[in-house]
Amino acid sequence: MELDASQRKEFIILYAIELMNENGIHNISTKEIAKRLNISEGLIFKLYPKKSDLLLEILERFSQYDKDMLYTAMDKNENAMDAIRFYINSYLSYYENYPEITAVYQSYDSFHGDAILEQKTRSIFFGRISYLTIMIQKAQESGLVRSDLDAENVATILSSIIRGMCLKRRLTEGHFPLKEKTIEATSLVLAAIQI
Amino acid sequence: MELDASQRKEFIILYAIELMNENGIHNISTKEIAKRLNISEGLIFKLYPKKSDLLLEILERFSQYDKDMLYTAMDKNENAMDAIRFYINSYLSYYENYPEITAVYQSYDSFHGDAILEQKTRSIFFGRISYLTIMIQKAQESGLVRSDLDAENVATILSSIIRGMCLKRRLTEGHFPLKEKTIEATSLVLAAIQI
Amino acid sequence: MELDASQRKEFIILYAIELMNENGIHNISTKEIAKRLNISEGLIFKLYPKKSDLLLEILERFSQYDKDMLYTAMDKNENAMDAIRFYINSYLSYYENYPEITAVYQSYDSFHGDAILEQKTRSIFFGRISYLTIMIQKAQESGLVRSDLDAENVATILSSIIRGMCLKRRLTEGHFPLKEKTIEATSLVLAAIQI
Amino acid sequence: MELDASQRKEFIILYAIELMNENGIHNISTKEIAKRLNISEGLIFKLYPKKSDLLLEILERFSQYDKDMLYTAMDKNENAMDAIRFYINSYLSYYENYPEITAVYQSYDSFHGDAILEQKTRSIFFGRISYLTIMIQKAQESGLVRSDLDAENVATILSSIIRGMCLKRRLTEGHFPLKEKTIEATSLVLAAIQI
DNA sequence: CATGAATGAGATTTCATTCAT
DNA sequence: GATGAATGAAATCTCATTCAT
Repeated sequence: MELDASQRKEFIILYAIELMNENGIHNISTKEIAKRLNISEGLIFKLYPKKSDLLLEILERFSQYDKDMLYTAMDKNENAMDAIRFYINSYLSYYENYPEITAVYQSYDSFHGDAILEQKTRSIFFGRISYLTIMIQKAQESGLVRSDLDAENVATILSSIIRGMCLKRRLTEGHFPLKEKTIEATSLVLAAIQI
Repeated sequence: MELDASQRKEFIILYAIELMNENGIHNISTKEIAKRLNISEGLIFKLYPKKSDLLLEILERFSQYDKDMLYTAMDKNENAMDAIRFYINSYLSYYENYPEITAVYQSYDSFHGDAILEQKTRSIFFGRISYLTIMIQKAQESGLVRSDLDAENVATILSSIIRGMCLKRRLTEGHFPLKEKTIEATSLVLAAIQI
Repeated sequence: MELDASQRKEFIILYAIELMNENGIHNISTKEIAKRLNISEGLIFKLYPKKSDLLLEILERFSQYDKDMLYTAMDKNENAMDAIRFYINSYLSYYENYPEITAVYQSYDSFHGDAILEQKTRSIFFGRISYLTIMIQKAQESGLVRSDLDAENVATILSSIIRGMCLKRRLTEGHFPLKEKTIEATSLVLAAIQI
Repeated sequence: MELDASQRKEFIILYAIELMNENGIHNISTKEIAKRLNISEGLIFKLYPKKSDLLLEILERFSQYDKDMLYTAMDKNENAMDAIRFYINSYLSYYENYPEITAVYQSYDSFHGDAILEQKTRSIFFGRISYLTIMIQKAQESGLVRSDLDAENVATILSSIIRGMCLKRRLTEGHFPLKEKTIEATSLVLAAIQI
């Protein structure tokens, strides 16, 4: 491997996600990753002493924009509805450019059984929902959105739509205009909640 | 096990789903199932020669209402919107009474890699969407729903919401009023598409 | 393998002890045992799910006479000194006929680290000492042995001599008259404690 | 590590013994030693090209007093019995102050398999016995000890008692007055052999 | 001198699967 | 129909060791 040190761990994760995307999550064997990267299995375990450490980093990478997104949108003092649209748009662009990562999105349940991974999974899931919830509440306070609605439930709707559309894309093996259709769908919902 | 032969296969599936629910899909090992049912691994392989046969039957069971639902609703010549509500309601009752089955719902991606299982997964996913699509189209034809909307996309929205809410229930370990919140969510969408 | 069921586990233990004797305790690999018995590693793990289960059974086998000995000698209402001589004699005959087993005797420290094995080790060690202690106390009560001596310490002396002689035999690779020399040694001590 | 070069090898041995004491001999992995000393594994292999070189030095350290002891006692032209008592006393003081070292004493058998280590083990074991043997023979010649006794066997008794008591101390996790009880035990034997 | 990257061999363990009885 | 014996392949992980820098 002719990579510099800082890139090795990164590459392992990248290829692990690639494998996860191609063959399903239970097929990310260390042997396969090693073969693909043309390194030894030993090296993988040097860098990630437990396989679950590697899986954790996959989750980390899957959620790497989550915090940034939060701060970015919180800083801008823009219209809350626009912030929501920006958020949705932003993730969809990411997923369209890096569709493999959506494999992680569909595998939440597979991390079941390992306490740490499960916790991480939960924190990603609820983190995203709570971010959206806050935005929607802001919009409600600004009088842009109906105040009779349960903000968290609306957030869950939006989040579910994105995840569902990603699954559809996966099951059509890419023959699905993810961003277009998801924006269409979320726009419908956003229109419905506006006053 | 003091069961008659015809019930055994059934029970195997039931316990397999139970395990899948408890420990994640990658933990339904034949050994574990056998231990839980107090039968030999050999017997499992008598009844399901390949493990994928067993997984296929799990998928079968997960989708057992799908066809019935289709015929039921097609027979009744009722209002298309009511049919959709009936459909959603019906699944939610099922999932509330048998939450373990929703583990399957979250594991679509895990069947990736095996051609037959993958195909079954797809047919369930798209079968459900296409049923809903048809209902929505009917509603459009009846003038109940806005005809400018892409019926399939609306169907995907509804389907995604149900799946997303099921995931939320799972991640909250049951502390989530699945049916109530999902009806609330889908009602919002249904209201939005009505004329 | 053409053994009947009840013998298989037995044989695994036998060969494991053989290997332990030949190559040291850290060389009892499941692979080696399997090779020697001409069975698959899988089968070993069917019978002993954890390697430590196998090691535990080795310890069990090492101490299999301990309880019998206790009951045997307690039943006979003979002279306590004779009981002690019988005990020592008995073990030495066993070790002379099955010298491989003494490998276990020298490996107490190697079971350090695994809580269960460590506990078993302790219970064997102290069990033997406490049996001897009781005999010596009896002898003291009968006026056969000096009552100013710490019975447990005398027991430890006897036990240590046996273990030490077994080590000597091992290090001379068998060129050492174990029984003869040990009886000589313990007799010296027994003579010294008698009134 | 802020040590000068000449101390490094020393420290590696010290920590290796510490590990051996804590986790059993099979747990002195180079990785563990490196971690504990906060140095790289590479450095360990610079100083000890083979792991067995390191183990050999552990044995060396374990027996570092052996030769000194021999010369010291040979020089003094004192009473042979006193020399023996001095010898025993001296080792016990050492072991009481550095109980970790006794881990080595219990691991003789673990060096089995490697020719060089095995040889070293033997030479320590028999070296100690032969030193004691010589002392006892001297005592016999001086008419202090019964001449009908096999001097080497008496030496083996004394040696075994020391080793056995050290084991007892280890298995009681230190709650055992090693020196006191061992002196008590060896005194009994020494009294028994005296005329 | 010292590190950290890298490895290959081997250990333990899991798993789906076969087969004789 | 049911079991339990048995397996071989693969997965995770450990370990001593080498080597370029």
